[in-house]
Amino acid sequence: MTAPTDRKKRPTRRKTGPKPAAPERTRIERYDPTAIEPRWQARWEELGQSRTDLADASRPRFYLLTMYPYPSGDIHIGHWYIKTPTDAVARFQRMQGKNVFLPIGFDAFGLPAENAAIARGIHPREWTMANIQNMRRQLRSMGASFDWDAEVITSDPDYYRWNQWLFLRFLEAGLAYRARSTVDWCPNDGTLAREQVEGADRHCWRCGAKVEKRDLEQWFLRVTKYADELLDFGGLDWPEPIKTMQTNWIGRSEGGEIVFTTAPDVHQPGGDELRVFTTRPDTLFGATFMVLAPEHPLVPKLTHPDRRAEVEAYVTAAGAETEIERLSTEREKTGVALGTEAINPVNGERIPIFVADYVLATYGTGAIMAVPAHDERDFAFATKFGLPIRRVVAAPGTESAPVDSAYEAHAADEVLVNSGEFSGLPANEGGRRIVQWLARDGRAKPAVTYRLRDWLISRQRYWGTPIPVIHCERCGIVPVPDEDLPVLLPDKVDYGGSGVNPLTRDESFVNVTCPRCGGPARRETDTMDTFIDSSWYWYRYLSPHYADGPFDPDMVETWTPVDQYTGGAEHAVMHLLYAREFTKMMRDVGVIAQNEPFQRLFNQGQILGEDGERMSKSHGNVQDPDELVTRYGADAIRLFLMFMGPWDQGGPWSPTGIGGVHRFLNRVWTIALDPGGTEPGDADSGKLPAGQDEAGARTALRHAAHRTLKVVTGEYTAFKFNTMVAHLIELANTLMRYRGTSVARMPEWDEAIRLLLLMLAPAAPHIAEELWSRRLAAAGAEWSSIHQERWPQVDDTAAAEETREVPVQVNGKLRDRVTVPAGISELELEQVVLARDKVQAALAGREPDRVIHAGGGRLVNVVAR
RNA sequence: GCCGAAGUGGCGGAACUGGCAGACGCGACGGUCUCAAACACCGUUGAGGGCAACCUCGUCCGGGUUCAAAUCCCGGCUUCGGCACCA
Repeated sequence: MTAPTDRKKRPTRRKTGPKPAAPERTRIERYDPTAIEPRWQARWEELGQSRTDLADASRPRFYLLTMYPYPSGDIHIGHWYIKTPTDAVARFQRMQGKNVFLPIGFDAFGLPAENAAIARGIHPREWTMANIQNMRRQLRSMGASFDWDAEVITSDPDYYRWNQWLFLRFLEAGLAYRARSTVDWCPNDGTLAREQVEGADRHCWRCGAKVEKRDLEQWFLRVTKYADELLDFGGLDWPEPIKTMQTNWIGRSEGGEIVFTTAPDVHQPGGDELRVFTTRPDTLFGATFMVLAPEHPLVPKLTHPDRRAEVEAYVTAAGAETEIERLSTEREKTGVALGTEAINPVNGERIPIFVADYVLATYGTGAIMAVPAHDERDFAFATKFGLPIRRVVAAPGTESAPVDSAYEAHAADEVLVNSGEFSGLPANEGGRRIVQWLARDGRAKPAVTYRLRDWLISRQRYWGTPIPVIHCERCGIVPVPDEDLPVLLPDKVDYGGSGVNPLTRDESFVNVTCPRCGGPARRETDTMDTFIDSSWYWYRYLSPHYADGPFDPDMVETWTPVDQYTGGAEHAVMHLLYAREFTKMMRDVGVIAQNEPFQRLFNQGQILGEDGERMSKSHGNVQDPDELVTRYGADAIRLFLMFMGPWDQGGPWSPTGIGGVHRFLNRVWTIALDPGGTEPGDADSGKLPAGQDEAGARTALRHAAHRTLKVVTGEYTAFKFNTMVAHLIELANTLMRYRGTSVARMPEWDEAIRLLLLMLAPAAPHIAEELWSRRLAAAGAEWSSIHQERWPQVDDTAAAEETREVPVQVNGKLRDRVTVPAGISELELEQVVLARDKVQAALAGREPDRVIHAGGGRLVNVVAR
C-alpha cells in the first residue's frame, strides 16, 4: 500500500478549522481526504442525517432501494459502483426537498457461509456476522447516506420467521404445494429452481457444478398462475432489455391442444388419449409420427412387449444422463419406437409412436405430434429413422418441390396442401379451422402454454429458512401453527461433509410431536431458497422490528411501491422476476394491496477486473477499495466511478484515470480556499483572459455557473453522471482561469463557488461539506450541513447566451463561423452570413439557391448548385 | 440457431429530436515553477498535406435517403449479454 504523498514533509499543516483570511501567495493547507472524511462521517452519524423519519408526511416521499449485498466478507469496487450513484441520487433528492429513504441490509443466508463453516469448523452464523461487521465498516467509508436504523439481516430469526409466516399463508391459499417431479439437482446445492440452472452445459448459477436430474418430492410456489400478469409491464418504468428477457423467459405460446388416440393392435385395445400441444395446428395433416418424452406416464403402457427391453433401456439411460449429455441442437437425435401406433384425428391415419429425449416432459403435455416437413427437429429425427415427410404448407408454385429441409417460415401467401378439405386455405386460417372442427367433438381446443415453471423452493441445506411444516404419519403434512413460529435453526451444526444437510442428522430438530394429533412426527428438513428472502426485504426495511406481522401495513401503504430500484441486470430472470411473482402472491393472500414492487428500475453495468474478466478472488483481479480510500479518499473514488462512463455500461476496472478526478478535487479546494492566489507555473495566472474586461468576466462567470447548474440538474435526474462530473470539472477549470484576478473578489465568484459546492455535494459529500463549513466559518455564520441545503435555483437570464457562435456551411461543408447576438432574426443572420468572405469564396460566384436555418438557428447551410 | 445491446482518436468516453464529430478525463509530447525530484500549473495532441491562410480524408464495412447522417433506411461484418431441442 502506498502512503499518501509526502505528508510528513509538510510541517505547517493545520488539522481542522477555517484559516483566517490568508494574505495572497500564502501556501494554503493541502487537500487531505484522509483527515476530512472520517471526521465528517462520524459527524453525520452523530447528527443522524441519513436517518429517515418514515412518519414525516410533510414532504414528498422517495423510496430509493439498491440491491442488498451478500455478506461475502469484503466490499469490492463493484459494490461501490452500484452504491455511489445511488447515494448521489439520494442526496440530490433530499436537496430537492424529498423525504428520501435509502436503507441497506444483508442477504445473509446461503451456501458460501456453509462452505466456509465446513472449511474452518465454525458456525455459518459466526462467519456471516463477522463479514457483516467488516462490510458495515467498508460501506461507511464510502460516506453513503444509508439509513442504518432500518438494517435487515435475513438470517436473523426476526426476519426469517416472516418467511415462514408468509409460506404458511401461501400454503393455506394453495399457492405453495408439495409435489414429486423430476428436478434439477446440483451436487453441492441440492435442488435448484429452473432459473438457477444456466448455460448450454446446464451448470449451477452459484457454484458452476454440472446439474443432474432427480426425481424428488419438493416444495413449489405456484407462480405459473401469474404468467399472463407477469407479461404486463404496463405503468412500469423498466429497461426494455429486462422486460424482453422476462417476457422470453415466461415464454407464452399460443396454439392448440390436440387429442390423438392410440390404435388397437393384437396386444392392446387402444383408445388411450395422447394429448399434444402445438403452435402449428395448420400442419396437422403432415404429422407422420408421434414422440413422447422418456418420462411420459403412458410410455410403459404403450410399449409393445417385444420392444419392452429396448424402451426400458432407453428411458433408464435418458434418466441417468446429466443434462450435459443432452447438449444443444448439435447433438444427433436419439429415440426408440414403442411398437404401437396412434391415430391422427384429422385423417384417421395410423402413425408410429416413439420415445425420444428431444421431447421435454416439462413443457406442454410431454408429447408431440411430429411434422417433419415443417419442424427442423422432427425433420432430423425422420431423416435418421427413415420416416415419411409430407409437405402440407406451401407457397403457391412450390407444392410439389422436394422437402430437403424443414420449412418453418410463415409467409402471407402460404396455403395448406395435402390437407383434405382444408387444402387451399391460407395457413393461419386453415389452422384455426382445423382446431374448430376437431373441437366440435372434443378432439382439440385452443391452448396456451408457458415456458415458465413453478418455483422450486426446497433446498437441502442448513443455512436457510426452515420450511415450517411437519410430516405426521397419521395426519400427513401439517403446517406449524403460527404461534410456534419461528422454527429456529438449531445452534449446533454437524456437517458430515459437504452435500449433507445437517438438519437431517439433528434428532432434536427432526423429532417432534404432531401439532394436530400429538403423535410422533418428523419435521421438514428442507430450507427455503434464499431468493425467498430477497423477494420481500424492501417491505421489511419499513418496519424492521415489527412483531405483529412481516411489516407494518400502514408503512407499506404509504411508502411502496419502491420509487427507484438500482442493481445489476444479472438478476433479470431471477431476483427481479421472483420479486414480482412474490408481490403478486402477497397481494393474493391479502398482506399488501399492490401489483408490482418496483416502479422504476435502473440496471447499472458490471465492473470487471483489469483483465476484463469477472472480478473474483479466484481470478485475483479484485480491486480493494480500502487501499484506494487511503490513497485518494472516498470522494475521488466516488467521482471517478461516476465519471468512467455511462452507469448502465460498466466495463473493466482501470485506476489510471483516478488521478484526474483527484486533481479536480484539488482544484476545487484551491479555488474555494485561495481565490486570490496565483500559479507560479503559469505566466498568465492572475490576469483576465485576453480581450476580456472585468465586467465581461463577471458576466461570463455568472453565465458559466448557472449554465452548469442548469445542465447538471438535468443530468442528476437522468442518471447521466459521467457528463455531470465532466461539467463540474469544466466549471472548476473556468474558475481556475479567473483565480487571482480582481473578479475573484466579486460576488459572482462567490456565487459560482457556492453553486459548485452545492452541485458537488451529492457526488463528493465530504469535500463539499468541508469547504462549505469553512466558508460559513469565514463568514462568521453558524454551521449547518451542506447536505441540509436546498438545491439552488437556476437564473435563466444568467444561463442564457448573449451572443452565440453559428457554424456556417456551404453545401453541407463547414466553411466559417459567425458570432451574432442571441436574438438575431433569420433574415439578419442570412445577411451576415452571405457577407462573409469565406462564404463568398466557397460560393465562387454562384448564387445561393436557398439558405437553411437549422435547429432554431443552431447552424446555417448555404446551398448553391 | 433465436432474442437483446453495442461498434466513434493511443485509451475511457461526449455529441439535444438528423445540424460544428471527438466535450471532459487519461496517456503522450513540450513548457513554467523547483537546487533537484515529486506535486502543481500552462500549452499541443484524429489522420494526411501545406511556410502559412487553409485544404483533403475521417464515427465497423458496402449501398441509399437528405441541403445536411455517428444519428434514419437496406445489406453485411464484429464484439458483448441472455436463452438452449420449449413443439
